[in-house]
Amino acid sequence: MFWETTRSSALRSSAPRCHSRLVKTSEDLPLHQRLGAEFQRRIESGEWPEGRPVPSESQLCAEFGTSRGPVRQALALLRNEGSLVGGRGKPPVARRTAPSQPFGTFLSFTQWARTIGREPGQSTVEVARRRASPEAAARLGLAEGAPVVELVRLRLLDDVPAMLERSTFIHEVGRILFDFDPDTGSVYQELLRREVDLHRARHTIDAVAAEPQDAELLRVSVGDPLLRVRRLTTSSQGVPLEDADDRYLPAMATFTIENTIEGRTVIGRYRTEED
Amino acid sequence: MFWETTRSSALRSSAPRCHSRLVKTSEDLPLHQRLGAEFQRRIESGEWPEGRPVPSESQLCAEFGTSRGPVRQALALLRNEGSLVGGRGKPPVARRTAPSQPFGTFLSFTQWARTIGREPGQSTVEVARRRASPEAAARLGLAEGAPVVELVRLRLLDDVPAMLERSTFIHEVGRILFDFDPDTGSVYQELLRREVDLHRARHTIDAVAAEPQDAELLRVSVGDPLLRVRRLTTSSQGVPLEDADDRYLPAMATFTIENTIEGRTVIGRYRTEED
DNA sequence: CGTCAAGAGGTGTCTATACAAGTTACCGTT
DNA sequence: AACGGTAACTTGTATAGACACCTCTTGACG
Repeated sequence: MFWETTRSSALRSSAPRCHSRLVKTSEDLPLHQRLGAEFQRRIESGEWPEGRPVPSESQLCAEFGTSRGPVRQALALLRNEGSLVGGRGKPPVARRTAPSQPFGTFLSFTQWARTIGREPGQSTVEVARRRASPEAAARLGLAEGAPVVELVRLRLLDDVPAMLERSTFIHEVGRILFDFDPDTGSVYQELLRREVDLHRARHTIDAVAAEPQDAELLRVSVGDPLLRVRRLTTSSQGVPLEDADDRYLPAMATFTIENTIEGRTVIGRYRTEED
Repeated sequence: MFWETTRSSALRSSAPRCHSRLVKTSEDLPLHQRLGAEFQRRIESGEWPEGRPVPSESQLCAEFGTSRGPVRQALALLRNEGSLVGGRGKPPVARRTAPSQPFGTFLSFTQWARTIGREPGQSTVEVARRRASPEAAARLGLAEGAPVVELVRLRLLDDVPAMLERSTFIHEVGRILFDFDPDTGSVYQELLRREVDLHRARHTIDAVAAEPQDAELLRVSVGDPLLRVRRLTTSSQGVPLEDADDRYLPAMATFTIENTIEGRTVIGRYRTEED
C-alpha cells in the first residue's frame, strides 16, 4: 500500500518532487487525498464496519506517519459525503451511503442505462435545423427565429420504449450532430469529445398527459400520465446550450432526491422497481 | 462588527471562555464559522462582486487578525457551497448561487408554501390508527399488522387544492397526532417540537393517473396525470418514521434538480409558473 | 517589437504545538 | 447498589512556520 514506502520524518519535506511533472501517477496525489481514498476503501470494504467507531485521529496519524492535518482533511472529505458522522469527544462512526449519481450519469441516458445494467438504445425520429420557436428561443436566450437544431429520439431500455426525448440545441452545438449518427451512441459523449463545455444542467420535473405523438411512440394511450423532465444545459459561463423535454414512461424510470437535516443531498435516477 | 472587539494577540488564547455555557450568543460561534458567515454576507451583498477575485488569504488574515487556518476553513465552506471557484496561484472568484432549499422547506408543505409566498391550508380527510398494510409495513420495516397511524390530508395553496397527502407513521410517532389538530398547522413542526428525530428523507418521484379518490378531492378527472412523490422519512439512526404518498397537481408544483460537472447539487420545489 | 527569464505574490499542502470542550470509564463514597 | 466526581482520551479549534506549485508582471535581451 502506498504509505508503506519508507519515509523518514526528516526526508519528508526535502524529498525531491521535481519529477512530478513527468509522471502523474496516483502516488503524486496530495497526501490527504490518498488518505481519503484509503479511508473510503476501508469503509466500502467493511474493514471499518458500518455503525462502529473508526480509529481515532492519533491512531491514524501513527499508522500513516503524518500529522493531524492531512488526516483531518481526509476525514472531512468523507464527512462531506456523509460516510462519516459524529464527532466531538467520541470517535466518528462509519456509514455506507449511496453515492450521488455523477453529472454524466444524470445527463446522459446512455451512461445512465449502463450504470443500472441495461442496454440503452435509440431510434432517431428526426434531426432538423430550423428556426427557434418563441418558447425555445426564450429558454435558450436566443432571438426569436434564430437557427437551432432539433433532435427527437425514442430512447429504449433493453429494446423496450422508455422515454421520448425532444432536444433543442443552439446552432453552434447542434451542427455537430450533422456529422454524427445519433442512432449509434451517446450524443452527450460526442459533444464532450468535441469539447463542448457542458457544465451545468437544470432539471424541472412534472407530470403531463401523453399527447398523440408521445402515445404513438411510447405505445401508450393518449392522456396516459408521463413523467416529464425539462432540462436546460448551460456552459460554465452560463450560456444555454440545450433545452430538452424528456417524457418517461413512469413504469420505466423514477427520480429520487435524498436530503438530510445537515444539508447533504443525493440525487439519482433509477429504473422503476416492479412491486 | 464582531471582529472589531479589540483582541490582542496575547490575550486570544488566555481569554476566559468560561461564560460560554451561560450565554450562547452568535459571538460564541467558532471563529471560522463567523468568518464564513461574514464572507458569505459580503458575496451576497455584492461587497465582493461576482466574477471578481476576492481578497487574498493574507489580506484576510491581516484584516481579521487571525492565522490562515480559520480563514481557509471559512473559504472552504463557501467553496463547498459553490460560492467560490478557482484557486491555485490566482485568488478565487466569487459567484452568487441559488442556495439549495433546506431540509425543512423540502419536507414540510407548510414551510414550503410560506417560502414561495403562498398561504398553506389543509383539510384533514382522516386520521386513523390501524394495522399496517403489507406494503407500508415493508417500507417502514415493521411486521405486517403492526399498529400505524395513517393521515390523509388535502393540501391547499391559497385555498386551491394542490396536493393530496397520504402519510403512514409508525405508531410511536403517529400517536402524537392524536393530541394535535392537523388542520391547524404543520405536522412537521409539531413533530420537531416534540423532539422527533426527523433526520433524512428520501423522495421518489414519478407520475401516476388520478384514482377516484384523488380525482374527487383534487377536482380533476379520473386518469388525469398527477406528480407523485413517495417519501420515506427516517431518523438519524436510520429507523423509518414515516412513509408518505403525495400527489401533486402538475399545474401547482414542480421539482427541480440542478447539478454541475463538479458535483454540486441544488434541489428545489417550486410553484409551477404559468407560461 | 517579441520572447524568455526572473521574481513577487498567491494558493495548496504539511508539520508541530497548544488548549478547549465533550465522552467515557473507573473508582471511591454514600 | 446507586451515585458522583475525576482522569484519560477524543475531537474541535487556533496559531505559527515552512515549502511546493501556479500565475502574472516586469524587465532584460535578442
